[in-house]
This record gives sequence, C-alpha cells and structure tokens, in this order.
Amino acid sequence: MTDQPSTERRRRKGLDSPTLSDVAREAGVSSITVSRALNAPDSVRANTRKKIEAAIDKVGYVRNMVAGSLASASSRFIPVIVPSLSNVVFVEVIQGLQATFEQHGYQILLGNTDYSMKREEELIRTFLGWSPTALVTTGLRHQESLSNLLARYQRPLVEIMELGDAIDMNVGMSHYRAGHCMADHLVSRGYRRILYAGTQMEGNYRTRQRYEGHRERLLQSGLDAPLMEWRTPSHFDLGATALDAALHEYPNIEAIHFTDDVMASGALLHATKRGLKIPEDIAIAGFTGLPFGQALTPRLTTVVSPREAIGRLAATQIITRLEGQQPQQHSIDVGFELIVGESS
Amino acid sequence: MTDQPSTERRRRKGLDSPTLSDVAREAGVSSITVSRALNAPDSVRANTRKKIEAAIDKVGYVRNMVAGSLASASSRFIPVIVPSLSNVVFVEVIQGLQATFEQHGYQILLGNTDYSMKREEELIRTFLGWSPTALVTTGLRHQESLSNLLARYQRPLVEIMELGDAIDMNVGMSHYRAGHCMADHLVSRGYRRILYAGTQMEGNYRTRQRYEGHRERLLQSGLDAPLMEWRTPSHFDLGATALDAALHEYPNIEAIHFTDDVMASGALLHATKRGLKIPEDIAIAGFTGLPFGQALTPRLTTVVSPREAIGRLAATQIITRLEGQQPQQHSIDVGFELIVGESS
DNA sequence: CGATTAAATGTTAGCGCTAACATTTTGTAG
DNA sequence: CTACAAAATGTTAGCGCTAACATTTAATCG
Repeated sequence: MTDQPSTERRRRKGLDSPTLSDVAREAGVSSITVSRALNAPDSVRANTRKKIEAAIDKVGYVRNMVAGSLASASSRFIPVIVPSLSNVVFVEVIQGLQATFEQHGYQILLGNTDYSMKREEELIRTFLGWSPTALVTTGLRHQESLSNLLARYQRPLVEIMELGDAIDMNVGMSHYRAGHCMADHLVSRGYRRILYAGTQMEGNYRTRQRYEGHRERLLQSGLDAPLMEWRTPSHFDLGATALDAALHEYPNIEAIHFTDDVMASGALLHATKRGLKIPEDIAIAGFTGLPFGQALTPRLTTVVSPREAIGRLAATQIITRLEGQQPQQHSIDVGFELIVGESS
Repeated sequence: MTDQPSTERRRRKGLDSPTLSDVAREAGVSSITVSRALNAPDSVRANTRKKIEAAIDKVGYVRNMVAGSLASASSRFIPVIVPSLSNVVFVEVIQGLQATFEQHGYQILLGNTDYSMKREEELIRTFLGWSPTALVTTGLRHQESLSNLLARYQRPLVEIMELGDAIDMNVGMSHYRAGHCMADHLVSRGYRRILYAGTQMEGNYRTRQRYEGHRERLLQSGLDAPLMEWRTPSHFDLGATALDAALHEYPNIEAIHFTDDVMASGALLHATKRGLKIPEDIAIAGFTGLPFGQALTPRLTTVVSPREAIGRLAATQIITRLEGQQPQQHSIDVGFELIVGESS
C-alpha cells in the first residue's frame, strides 16, 4: 500500500547529467526561457540571462544538441562531400568551408567518396538522416537517383569545383577553359608536339574536361592532341614513370601538359636527374599551383585556382540563404590564373 | 459538433517525410520491429526483414539519426580533434581513422584547434553535446579544466601522436627519441656543428620534444646544440629563408636538422640553387618522410612515422572497446624509421 | 504431444529539447 | 493613471526513435 509500483515501472538509463529543466529550476525560470537564452540571447532580459548563466555554471550543464535538433528538425550540420583527401585541393577547400561555417556555428560532416558516385549517393542519404541545414558536394555529375533526390531537397545546396547547370547553387571554375588556357600558352610558346598526360580521368572527370579544352586549342592550330593515361592515383614517382613512358612512346615530344602538379613535379625532377634540359629538351606544365612546384628550379608552369576561396564562397552562399536573403548570383566563377614558370 | 478543435490544437511542422511507424504500418509490424531490423537485422526473422525492406523502399523512408541518438543517448559520432589541416600528417591520420570508423558505421566530427588548447577545450565541450560514442584528440597536454573533464569521461578516449601518460588510451611515437635518433645519425656521420631549426615550437610542442632529444644526443658528444626558431607556419619559402639566416648566423654550420620536411626541402632546393653542395657544404635533414622529400635529388634524410596507421590503430582501439573487449595494450608505440637519403 | 525454453515481436513510456500558442509583464502614449 | 501594444516569459505537446519490460510464437525435448 505504501508503494506505487505502476508509477515506477520503467526507468530509462537517463544520463545523470543535468538538463535544461535543472538549469531552469536553479534559475527560477521555465525551461523554454533557458532554451531562448541559449538560442536567441537577445530575446531574454539581461537580468534573466545572467541568472541563467549562473545556473548553467552551477549545475555544470552541457547542452544536448541531439535533443535540440530533434525538436527543431534541424541540426546545424552541413555535410561536405569530397572525392578525396589525398589531394590537397580538397583539403584546402574544406578549410575554407570550415573557417566560415565555424563562425556561424555550423559543423561540417565530412564525406569522402573516393571518386565513386555510388558512394556519394550513399553518403548523402546517410547524412540526410541528420537533418542537415544545408549540403555541399563536389561536381555537377551525380547518379541519376541522387540528382532526383537533390532536386527535391528543400535547403541550400552548393555544388563546388566546376561550373555549369547546378541544381541550386554553384561555386567553381571552368576546367575546360583552364585546359584550353594552358594549351594556348604552350602553343604560343612555339611547342608543336604536345602530350597531355595524367591519371584517373574516369572518376575525376574534371581532368578530362581540361583535356577537352587542351585538345580543342591544339586542333585549332592543326596539331595532334595525344593523350596518355594511368589508372593509379597521382604521385611523384608516377610523374617520373610517366615521363619515361612518354619519351618512349613519343620520342619527339616537345612538351607535356600534366593533369596535376604532383605528377608534373615528379616528371620535372626526374627529367633533371636524367640530364634533360627543361624547357629546351622538354617543357613541362601542371595544374593546381601547389607550393612545391613553385619551389623547384625551374619553377613549374601551372594553372592555379583559389581553392580556399571556393570553400569560403560556397559557405557564404549558404549562410546568405540561411539568413533569408538571396545571394547575388547562384553561380560563382572563381576563375583561375596561369602561372608561367621556367619549365615551359 | 463535427470537429474536435481541442484535439487539433497544436501542430508541429512535422517534416512530411515518412517515419518508422509509416514503415511499420506498411509492413504490418510494430515500429520497434522495424527499428530492430535496422539496428540488429539478425534479431528479426528473415521473412519479416524482407517485408520491412520492401516497405522501406515503398514509402521512401529515410532514417532519422537524430531521433535515434536521442532515444539511445548515443550518436555514432566520434569527434577527432587535430591541431591543423595544413599539415599533411594530420590529414593522413584522419584518413586512417575514417577508413576504419566507416566500416563500423561511425562518423567523424572534425575539429581543428589551430594549435590552441583553449580551442581544443571549446571544441570538445561542444562535441560532447552530440553524445559521441568515443573521442580522439591530439597530444597528451590539455588545459587543466579539459583534463579534468576528460578524466571523468566514461567512453573510449584516444590521445594520438605522442607517447606517455594517457588519460585512457594512446597511440603515437616518442618525439624525443625521434629527435635523438636523427641527431645520432648526424653525429655518427661526422658532423659536429649541427643546428636545429624550425617553426611554431610553442604550440606544436612535439617539435620541441624532438629538439630535446636532439640536444641530449649532441651534449653526449660534447657538442653545442644551437636552435633557430620562426613563428610563422612551415612553408617551402620559409625553408629557403631559414637556410640563408642560418648560414648568416652560423657561417661554419655543417648540418641543419629541420623540424619538418617542408622546410628541409625548401632549404635543400634553395641550397642547390645557391650553388651549395649537399651534403659536402651543408647537410640537411627533416622530419615526417613526405613524398616530395624523397623525390628530390639528393633525397632528403628524414624520419618517417606510419601516419595512416596511427589513425587506423587509434580507431581499432576504440572499436575493440566498443565491442566490449579490452585492447591488448592501452598505449601503442607505432615507432618511426630513419630514412637516410643523400642529403646527409 | 504437452511442457519448457528460446526466439521473435509487441506495448509503453520517455530521451531533452523546441514550436506553437497563451499569458503575464513592461513600456508608452494620451 | 488607464489603455494598449510590445516584449518577456510560461504552458503544453510533441519531434521520431529506442530501452525496458511484456507477450506471443516457434523450437526443443522427454
């Protein structure tokens, strides 16, 4: 008769840690007021806010973001999908994104596709379960089912790295034009037998877009546009291997336009070691504008794009939209710059 | 009389997306069974599972991870705190962590401290609000208040990169011994006037631990252990600057032991450009074992540690514990390897 | 083949927070 | 000092899922 068994029937493990109501009780207000003090401090009187802050300290309150996200159906998470972390380019883009998002209280959920569109879709589907505030993914090409999904997505979405028909917003550059620009440089330097060489052109199709631009420019001058491709990831040693292979396959080649600075630098260093004169015996060009390419002698000719800026701009586009405004433009061309070193 | 206004009083925005119960209704089971089919497929009969899977497809169910995390008080998030993303070392460690965690369905929450212990504490406190499953942070030194917090943390915790008294578990190497090892190499090569040079030794105190080891070895042989330090982040150009400054300050110097391969490579390239012979005029050594250091001529002498393995091992330690077992050892020494190039 | 046990499924009650609406307090003008 | 609007705070009811216990169904055995 003394107990009330039915009342006590179930008990959840309930982390003993204090909750909003503990803080509220301590501060002598209701829990929604504490919630407001945390989420919109200006909507609470300074005096009340002070009491709440004291109560938070006193009880050692740690905010439960999960509960908040469930109640508000939004999580302050922003998934960022990149194809690789081995390529510095994406790391720098991420840094730009992170720096900007952090200032606004958003947290990146990093997803790595390894250049697989299937993986991209899986990752995005999983991340959607976290009620993300917005979405950032790499490239404009996706599996059809993912494109459909994204087209219906109601929150800000930025596709980065390239330019074109974006689902929502877009920050990037034209890889076609970058390839065209480098080819133009090489042709105008007087090189005629120019090889395009690199790796992973299936998965990283932007590499191939640069080749298309390159090819177009060579054809304009009535030149052939030979191509050599490797399947393994880009690496310094592969640059060396590629140079040997290229000289074997095309003994008269005058210039090699590599898909990236890593291979180009590897080739450049290897050429020097082989006693080849650069650019007299062979000219070398890269893409990306990595610091070590510019530290070499001769300096590597390359095309550089503002990688961290891509991240910052993408984040800014999203923040603008989240603040209820429309960004100036839905598509931002960050452009690129030709860096002419002594390697060409 | 037809309406029931009181029943309809409030309505939450309720994302129209289907929930577990929608799936359950469709499959003709209860929602907990659907939950089990997702979380522990083996606990549901194959037949039932099939019906549920069909229902999921039919209604287009997307799992709400937030609700699940709240109900279970655990989120499958594992925060990873690193001091920098500009240093490839940490990127590779993250790749190792991610690869392993992904296989087990855990998601990294990436935090970047910029070598600030204050920032580290802020990040961890925020991440704790996400009910993380475990925690990974860099280094053994933290703000006192954070150390106290972590000491009370009830879930797996790995401190990476260095060796010593860990709060819970530990994966790393001895930076002291690495510095000692390189100094030993240089001394045994016959160099006597050896400079230690590098950057950011306050924040990245592991750099200084290597100096301590270096210094100890030189003192053993009765040699001086001069030190030059810059405040700016490591960079190829800084390596060049450092070389000039070192030769100006210590005209007779025979060898320079740099804090990292980036500066060492920058110095090496700059020395070659200046017409200095390596290692005859000046020997150069680095730390990290980055690919481009090994692509140079002469190859850079350096110390390499298994960076991705650190990540994989740290993740494995955590997984082991989450599976209810005790890992073989709480502290794992991944060691390091001296790579002797032609630069020393 | 009924008794016993194990496996599968169901019922109920929250997890800790915030949206939506309700009420009280404060500020301001006449 | 009242009337009214605006600002601050409160009440209530979930968000969508899973822990804990309850019940049903299938499997095993003498």
